[in-house]
Amino acid sequence: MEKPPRTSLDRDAWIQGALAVVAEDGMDGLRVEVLAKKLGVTKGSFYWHFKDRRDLVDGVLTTWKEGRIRDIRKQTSAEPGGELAALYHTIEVYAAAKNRKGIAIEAAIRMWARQDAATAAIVEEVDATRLDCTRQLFVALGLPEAEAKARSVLLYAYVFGFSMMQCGQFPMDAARTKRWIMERITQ
Amino acid sequence: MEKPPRTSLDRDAWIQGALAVVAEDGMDGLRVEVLAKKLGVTKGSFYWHFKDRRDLVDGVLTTWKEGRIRDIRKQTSAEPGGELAALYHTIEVYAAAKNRKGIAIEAAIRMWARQDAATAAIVEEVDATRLDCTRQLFVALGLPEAEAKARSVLLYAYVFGFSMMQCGQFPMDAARTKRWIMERITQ
DNA sequence: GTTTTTCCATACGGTAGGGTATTGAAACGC
DNA sequence: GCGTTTCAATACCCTACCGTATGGAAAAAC
Repeated sequence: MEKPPRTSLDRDAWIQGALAVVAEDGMDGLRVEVLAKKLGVTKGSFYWHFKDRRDLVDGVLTTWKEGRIRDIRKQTSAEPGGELAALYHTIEVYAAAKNRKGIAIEAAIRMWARQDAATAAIVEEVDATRLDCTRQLFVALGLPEAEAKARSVLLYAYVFGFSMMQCGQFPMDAARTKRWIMERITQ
Repeated sequence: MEKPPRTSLDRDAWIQGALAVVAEDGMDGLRVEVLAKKLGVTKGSFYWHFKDRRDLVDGVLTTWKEGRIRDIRKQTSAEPGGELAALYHTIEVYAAAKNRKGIAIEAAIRMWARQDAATAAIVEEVDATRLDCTRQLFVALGLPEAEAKARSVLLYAYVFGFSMMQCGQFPMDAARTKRWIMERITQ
């Protein structure tokens, strides 16, 4: 009777396009007609797959949440003995300058979360998951619970804050500075 | 002939109102007619004081930049021997949860800077000033230049990242965690 | 007291965009 | 082949704004 795969695939295409728009223009820049033009269709298509604009926003948020939780679990997975390497790996991946689109989406969603309670809840869930993943690594390294949590908070805040900073005018040896900071956080 | 104080005062009233709107709804939520209603006038007044909406945005950005630079210089000022206390003070002031409006404005302007080159330059200038202020404190504490810079980057990234995080779902002793992190950054 | 300046209100045109209703055209079922 | 389902195009209404043009009142200038 129904064909969920087909419908859901098209819906996902809209969401993927929406994520690209959000990365560039923020959640407020996500406009139905503009996105439709970008995808080469008209909004007649949009309102077939989505109830309204809010429905698209919700889809974007859910997709983002699931992807972020999957990703942090993958990046922080470590075999016994590889916990420190996993921490280094995580910091490098998340603070990487090449992850521009991902960072832009993060910032846009967090900005949007200030106005929208449902979004704030999603962001909280993602943050809690991330904090817990690195906490587990620190615990596996033998640190006491409180210190593991503190280091986890520092790690996450640093990665995040660094991605938001514009330190192009601040002269420094970026690679060396990053290494010093990573050691300060993990050891 | 001219009365700069009067005109300039009214212009500033618009800008102050605009800052409040930006804190709540972001730069995209800053609408001329909406702000006018909020201030109890019509846009006839607005277009007397401003050329167009962009003129208001520029005013907001300039006001913000000057205020932020003044503030970081004030917060990081220290008499000889008081450098460590000044660092602690700065972290506490900037990572304070009570500074909600200031943090919201920061986030909104940084978000906007992703789309606007002029804004990006302003943000860079503010960031560079902040990084340099804390760097000077670390240098005054006797740290070598490279480490002073690295600590400064870590401090700023942490303060910033922490303000963007939603760690309500992550159970921890917040006060103790903060203290641990402050020590980790400064000592 | 009249003129000029200052500041704001009102009215208007123009564009962008959300949402709906209707039509149309493939694909699919039988 | 023929109806049905699926998906998209078109046309339309409505609201929110931006920016301008013009008028008007109050204050300042003289």
